[in-house]
Amino acid sequence: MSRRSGILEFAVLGLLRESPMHGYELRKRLNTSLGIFRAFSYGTLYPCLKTLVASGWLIEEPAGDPADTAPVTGRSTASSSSLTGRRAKIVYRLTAEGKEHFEELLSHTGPDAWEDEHFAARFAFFGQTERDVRMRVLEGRRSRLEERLEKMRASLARTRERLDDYTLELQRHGMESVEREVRWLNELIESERSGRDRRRSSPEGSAQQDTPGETGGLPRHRDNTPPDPSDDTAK
Amino acid sequence: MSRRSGILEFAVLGLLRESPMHGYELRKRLNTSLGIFRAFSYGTLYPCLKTLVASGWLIEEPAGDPADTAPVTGRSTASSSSLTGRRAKIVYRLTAEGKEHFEELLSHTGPDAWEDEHFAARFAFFGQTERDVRMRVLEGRRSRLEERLEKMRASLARTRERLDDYTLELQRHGMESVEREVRWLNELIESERSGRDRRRSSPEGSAQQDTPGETGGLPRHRDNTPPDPSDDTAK
DNA sequence: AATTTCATGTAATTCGTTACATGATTCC
DNA sequence: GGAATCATGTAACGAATTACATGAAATT
Repeated sequence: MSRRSGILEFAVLGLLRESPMHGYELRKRLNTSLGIFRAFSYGTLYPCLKTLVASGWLIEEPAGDPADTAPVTGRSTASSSSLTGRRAKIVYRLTAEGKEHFEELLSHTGPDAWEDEHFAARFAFFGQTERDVRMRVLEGRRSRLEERLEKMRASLARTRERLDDYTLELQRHGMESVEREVRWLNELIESERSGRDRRRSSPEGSAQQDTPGETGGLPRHRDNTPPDPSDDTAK
Repeated sequence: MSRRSGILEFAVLGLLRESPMHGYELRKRLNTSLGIFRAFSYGTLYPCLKTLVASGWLIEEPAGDPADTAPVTGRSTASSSSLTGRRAKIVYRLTAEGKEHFEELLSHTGPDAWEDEHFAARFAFFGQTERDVRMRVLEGRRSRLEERLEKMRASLARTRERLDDYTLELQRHGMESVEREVRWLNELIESERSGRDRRRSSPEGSAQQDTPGETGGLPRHRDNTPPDPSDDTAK
């Protein structure tokens, strides 16, 4: 019964904290906006939503009314009054308990939080995370990666002679990737240390752009934006 | 029943092709030597081995100390001298059919072969792969990644304004990782195209061509698979 | 003698997908 | 009016893990 996915649950709560949504949209956000998350299927998402409702963290609201979303062009559907109403587009909204629970998840840094996908999920909601927690997560992740590097180096030293060039190259590239992420984390940690606190954005996201003063905030990287209004998600 | 993991099966076959092993050691090789593979647990590995045996691709041989061929039920005397009784350490050996099957898997480039873990597994056995297949895999992987990049760019362009700095940074780092892998693939492809494989950080210059007749650029492929043991004790 | 490491397995559980159903709305 | 997309769900299956159980060999 309990489809407690951990990361899915966390991500859903986090997204709904920003604004209520229905399942279909939620899934798109999971796939595209958060970029990192692998595509969860409906078979995963909907049951998960149900358990979250059962836990009291979400409530379902019927929302057939297109008042909230853009009523694009004329030619409207005939009758607005719906006795046999439109099929309920269920919008999920975070309850107070849900909010509290999410808050708790945010501040809880278990040893799971350093793993690949877990870490990405945590990071994606850093905007709503306290600074000291952010620090713990970043440093935890870093030492997790350093452990991994240690093992890779040891293994490489042990087996170097017996492996063919391709296997060696694969390991080399893998190690370089990890090293690269460590450097990235170093930058982030440094940036957290020297920068001033980054706000916990309210659910109504006030996208206040930080001053490019360079004494705080995230490290600035080059920005490549091709104007490309392409169609969206994978299938 | 059919614990057909795909990548686990492939990796097991590939490792056993190099030399027979028992499960415990196999698992270690899976985790450390191949570096990339995530750690499969015994609960996954042993059942998998059984299905491979049932398929006729592997045979189990009792092994232990050289002289001893005692069956599993043996476990007698265990007395003084060098006559033994190790608990049946089951060594798995590739059958001729298994070899054939692995060969087939190697040359079969389905659209699965471009995915992350699948690709890593394929690459790990490039030493035993024909050059044109290597090319297909590398190029397939590259275009897979380029697709992914396209989507990320598009998604980023669409949502840039609404995302906070951390989410943006996460996406940026993710994209850079993908771009980096594309560059890596470009190098590899170039290297394949121009014949000999020469990459940095490989202490062995090691240009030795031991594949007769074809595909000039094969890195050293050591084939220490013993000749077919003509035994019909296979299950 | 006791502990660790090697070695093999099984049962229950977790996490997630595919394929299947259904229906409403919008685009052409 | 037909296709595509939006929208919600369920049942069956798949892949892999964890926890459990066992036992032999090497190390201390």
